[in-house]
Amino acid sequence: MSHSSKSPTPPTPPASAPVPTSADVARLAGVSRATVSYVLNNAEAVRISEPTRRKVREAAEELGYVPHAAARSLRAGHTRIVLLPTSHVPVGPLYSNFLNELQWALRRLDYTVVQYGSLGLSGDEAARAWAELRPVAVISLGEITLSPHNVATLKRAGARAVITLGPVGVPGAHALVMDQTEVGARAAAHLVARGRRRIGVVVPREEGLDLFSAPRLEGARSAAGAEVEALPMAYTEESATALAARWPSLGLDAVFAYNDEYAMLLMRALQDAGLRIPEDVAVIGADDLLIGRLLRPRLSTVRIEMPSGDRLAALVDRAVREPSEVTHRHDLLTATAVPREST
Amino acid sequence: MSHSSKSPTPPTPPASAPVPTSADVARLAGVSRATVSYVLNNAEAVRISEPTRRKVREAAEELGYVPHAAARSLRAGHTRIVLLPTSHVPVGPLYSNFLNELQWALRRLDYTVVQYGSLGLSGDEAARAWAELRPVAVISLGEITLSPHNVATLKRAGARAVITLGPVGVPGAHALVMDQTEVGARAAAHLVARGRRRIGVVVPREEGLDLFSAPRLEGARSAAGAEVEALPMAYTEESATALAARWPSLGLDAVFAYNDEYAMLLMRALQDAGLRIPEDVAVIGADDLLIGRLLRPRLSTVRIEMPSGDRLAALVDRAVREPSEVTHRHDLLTATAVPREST
DNA sequence: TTGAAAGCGGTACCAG
DNA sequence: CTGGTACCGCTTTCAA
Repeated sequence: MSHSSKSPTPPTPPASAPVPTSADVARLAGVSRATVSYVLNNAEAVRISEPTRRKVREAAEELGYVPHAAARSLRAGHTRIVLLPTSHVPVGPLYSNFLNELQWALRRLDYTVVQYGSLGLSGDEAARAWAELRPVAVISLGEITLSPHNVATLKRAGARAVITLGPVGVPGAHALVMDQTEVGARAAAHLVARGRRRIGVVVPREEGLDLFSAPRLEGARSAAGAEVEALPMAYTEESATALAARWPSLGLDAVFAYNDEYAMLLMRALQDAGLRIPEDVAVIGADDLLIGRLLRPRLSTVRIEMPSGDRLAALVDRAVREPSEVTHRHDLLTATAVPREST
Repeated sequence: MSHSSKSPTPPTPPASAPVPTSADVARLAGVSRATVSYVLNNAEAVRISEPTRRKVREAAEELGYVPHAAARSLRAGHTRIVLLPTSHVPVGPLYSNFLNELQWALRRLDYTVVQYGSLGLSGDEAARAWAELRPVAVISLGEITLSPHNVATLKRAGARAVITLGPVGVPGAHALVMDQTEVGARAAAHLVARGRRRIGVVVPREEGLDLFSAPRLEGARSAAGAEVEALPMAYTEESATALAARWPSLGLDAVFAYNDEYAMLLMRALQDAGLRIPEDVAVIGADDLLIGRLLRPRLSTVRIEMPSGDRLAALVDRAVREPSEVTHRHDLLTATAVPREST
């Protein structure tokens, strides 16, 4: 390879075969690039003879031609990318179902859903990184807190809709309010209805859950008729055991445990510490996971109705087509207490 | 707006402001586009005066300029996209942790991780869709089964590495063997060592889990010294109850329940049906989830050591840089039985 | 030290 | 019905 004197293929002689382009297809089919484009995109505005179509199709097939998305969208001046920043928190089956529905629905509307791992990026870094892809819409799930400036960056980069799911609206963005406050409020109200007056609220120590846990705590606080105490706890046996050990000193008669998984963990620790559920302590979780029904006593919980993915997808689509016509705040979350045996 | 006679800006008069380009930055800074590129990319090969750099930086800042990734990679002839097709199955915290580690590690190596939702796409459709993005590497987690032809499509589109995680290698791809067989084998071996001879293996009815569950079943079958029977079961209380109801007729003295969650579900149903664990039935799960330790009796399990995300990321990087130098099969998974009270 | 210009792969005008 | 061609935004020689 070192001294091939006059190779006719200067680029990448030893390396992999070059990626076939539409020009290659055109050459092989004996037509122009324009014709290739027309045929492969089923252009309505122009009539191509059937034999030509076949030739082009066959040439494309033979070469294994796949169009270059970047080139296409560069030319088009816009993409159909919907950017979905991924959170690093395994946030439960409820949420991931919702995400999957959403993806599915968006694909049906012919959007390309790109989940962009935004782990450990600041809002500024994230917004820039996302903007480079020129997404037509961004659906930020709350992992990253977007400043108004960040929203502006995205809009300037061509995003027709910036949608934030979460407790708080960001100026300039469409806010899909999924008010986690409601969850805490329902839980506390239920406990109060059961005659409890001093309620502990488990707040996960794990990072990234704040955006869920803080509003849930707030919501509980807002419920009239009870004192509320925040109880930081990690999702480990040790942490739960430690919390259970100092339980008597806390003087609480009920606990809202962030979600069913934390509830299960704490309930077990409380039971092992000799407390009776619900006589000594009423326990309620959230998210209505299957495990809650398997516990003894069966776990009371707060069921959350997530918005359907289709609905959100439709909203995104509308926002993209007519940015002005879609209102800026939507309330999409309903929460209801599900009493079982643990309260 | 309706009759401005000779507006100097014909394109998109009423619509959103045009996305600022490097040409806009150049104009504002009073330099050429080339200079802008040099400055913003910190080009080493060329020396730009400090005043010019400042002017360019300020202009970019003022306009909120963000480079266009598509244009950049079109010019460059390659991307730094690592495509990570997402599964629609919430496959557990173990797996999602691994994914997050991987993303993080890849970002550190300056790759752009794009999770591409491939829900309900066939192998062919998926391969084409992915190829359009011209990813430099594809890490297929097994949701989609890639044919050799699909791998070829991706390679032809410029993918320097196609990596499959999963039980089976695909010709042409780098196979990262995460042999789930081992999991089943360990579970069965443990049960046999406990003196059990007729083992049921729960096989989830849920779609998309086959690629995990089938090898786990196979592995159990391969363990000498016991009969194995497959037990289809959905992740619902009804399904578990139904299975528990016909348990006596099955004549089994042990069960390997796919993973800890299915184990918990089934164990509860068996207990409710009056069977004693482990006296009547030994139960073992897999994945060593926290919930297993919270159950009574405590759940025996098979702990799986996932490969570290950094390790896989490094491997991807190496494969990208020197496609030939990386061997095609890697074994990355180790499984060990963790005996607790349920066996 | 900076600028002019070519070209990456596709699309869509306009001419033939 | 089909071909020529300009252009999307950016990088990178090559000259000035």
